[in-house]
Amino acid sequence: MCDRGAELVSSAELADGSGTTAAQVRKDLSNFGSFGKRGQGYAVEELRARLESILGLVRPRRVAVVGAGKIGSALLGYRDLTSRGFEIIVAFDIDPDKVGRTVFGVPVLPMNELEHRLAADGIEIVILATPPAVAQEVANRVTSAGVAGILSFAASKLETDGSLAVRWMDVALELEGLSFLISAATNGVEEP
Amino acid sequence: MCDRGAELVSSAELADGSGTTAAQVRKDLSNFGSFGKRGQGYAVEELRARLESILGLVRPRRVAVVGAGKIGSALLGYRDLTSRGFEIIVAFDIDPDKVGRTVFGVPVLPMNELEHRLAADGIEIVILATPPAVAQEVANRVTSAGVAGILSFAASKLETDGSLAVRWMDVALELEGLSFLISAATNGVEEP
DNA sequence: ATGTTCTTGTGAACTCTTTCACAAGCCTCG
DNA sequence: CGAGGCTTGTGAAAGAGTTCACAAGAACAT
Ligand SMILES: NC(=O)c1ccc[n+]([C@@H]2O[C@H](COP(=O)([O-])OP(=O)(O)OC[C@H]3O[C@@H](n4cnc5c(N)ncnc54)[C@H](O)[C@@H]3O)[C@@H](O)[C@H]2O)c1
Ligand SMILES: NC(=O)c1ccc[n+]([C@@H]2O[C@H](COP(=O)([O-])OP(=O)(O)OC[C@H]3O[C@@H](n4cnc5c(N)ncnc54)[C@H](O)[C@@H]3O)[C@@H](O)[C@H]2O)c1
Repeated sequence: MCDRGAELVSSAELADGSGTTAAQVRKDLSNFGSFGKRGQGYAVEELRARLESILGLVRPRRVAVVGAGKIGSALLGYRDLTSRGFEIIVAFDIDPDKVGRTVFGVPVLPMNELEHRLAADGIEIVILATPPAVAQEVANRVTSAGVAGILSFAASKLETDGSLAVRWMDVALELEGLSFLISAATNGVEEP
Repeated sequence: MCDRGAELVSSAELADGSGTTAAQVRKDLSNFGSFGKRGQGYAVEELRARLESILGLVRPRRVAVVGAGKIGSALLGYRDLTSRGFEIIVAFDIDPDKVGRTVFGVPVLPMNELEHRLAADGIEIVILATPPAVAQEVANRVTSAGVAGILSFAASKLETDGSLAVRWMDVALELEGLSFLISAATNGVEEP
């Protein structure tokens, strides 16, 4: 909307564009203050700035990827992250064939430099893209290196202290969700 | 648990392993019938079978990937999907350099064969991994081909009729969530 | 048999989220 | 300047989802 030069946007328009309702948009935003203009809507540029600050993206977040395999490499080439406020600074891998290369402009470093470089580069978020079997071990090292958040692609439970935020992305789980919806829409539940 | 040969599992154990509470597990399962054994727990093998049938995964679901780029190719090599009940049968791309090849054992076909092959191969779910700009167009074609669900990696709104289920996976959105949690844990919201 | 120990299944209570509905405020136009 | 048209912000109502707490049953030892 900023790019299109729109000045104002109503809660109804925002709701439309994001699959929710106008009341929901207003209620949600009101949790962070009241910065709309009655009779007008929200000033687009101000709203953008507010959301940026609510999300903690006033400065770009510094991100590292651990595991430069299939999914890890794909992420290293995911250009859109920059425009959403994230910079992938560095990647790590244990495979000697991968270490030392540069993938989509991002250097792949060996695991023995992990803690040192996470700290030196001021990494705030680690994207975990190793096999599930080693995810816990990597998470431990990342935690002790003082990183603030982990986004894990490994579908394994991670035991962490409360000192960092953890989220998962699980493709199979989403497919299961789709499968459930599809079943519900057609057969209903099929007896086992 | 089946592999480990466990016979029975309690709601408390299930809760433990999945980050929820025992009461929640029981309430959720009770929505689909009552198949636990009082005093004992749930029979592991029966529970597996029930969940499989609830999720509609008694038979593997047939999946196609559209867009064999960075993320699309990674998915074609995602072996764990098979064990979770999904078979990636085929991929499609518009780039002549990609069409005709086989990526991780999956053939990449040209877009002009899309509708025909989706139908011929009995594809139920399409994973959308094209640039966002063409996602809507592809979604339209996929819809009219009678596919039942779409999992989109493109962070663009898709307009679809109610005939299919749609889900999104948005890496940047998850990172934004992490960033918010991190901010909340440290500064609080920073003024814009 | 009976008592003990366990764990499910589930109403009822509680908490959290969403929707409703309208006063308050801003802008434009006559 | 006041009326009319919009849209926000927000209490209150309605609706969902979660947790509590306990009766009902199952196994097993005595
Ligand atoms: N491929 C996909 O599309 C996909 C999709 C979703 C999730 N996942 C998950 O993401 C993870 C990675 O999957 P992938 O398909 O990219 O696998 P992959 O084998 O291609 O990549 C894994 C990478 O991790 C590296 N690695 C192994 N042990 C390591 C260690 N101890 N420390 C650091 N690096 C180590 C390997 O050298 C390899 O480069 C898995 O947990 C997988 O389940 C994959
Ligand atoms: N790279 C990542 O890690 C990543 C992560 C999450 C989401 N995404 C999203 O996934 C999508 C793909 O990203 P990518 O990084 O793989 O890009 P990419 O450019 O590597 O791949 C896109 C592929 O789509 C093909 N394509 C283009 N137009 C097409 C059309 N009309 N029909 C069929 N195929 C077409 C291209 O030939 C290319 O192979 C984008 O929407 C991106 O935002 C990417």
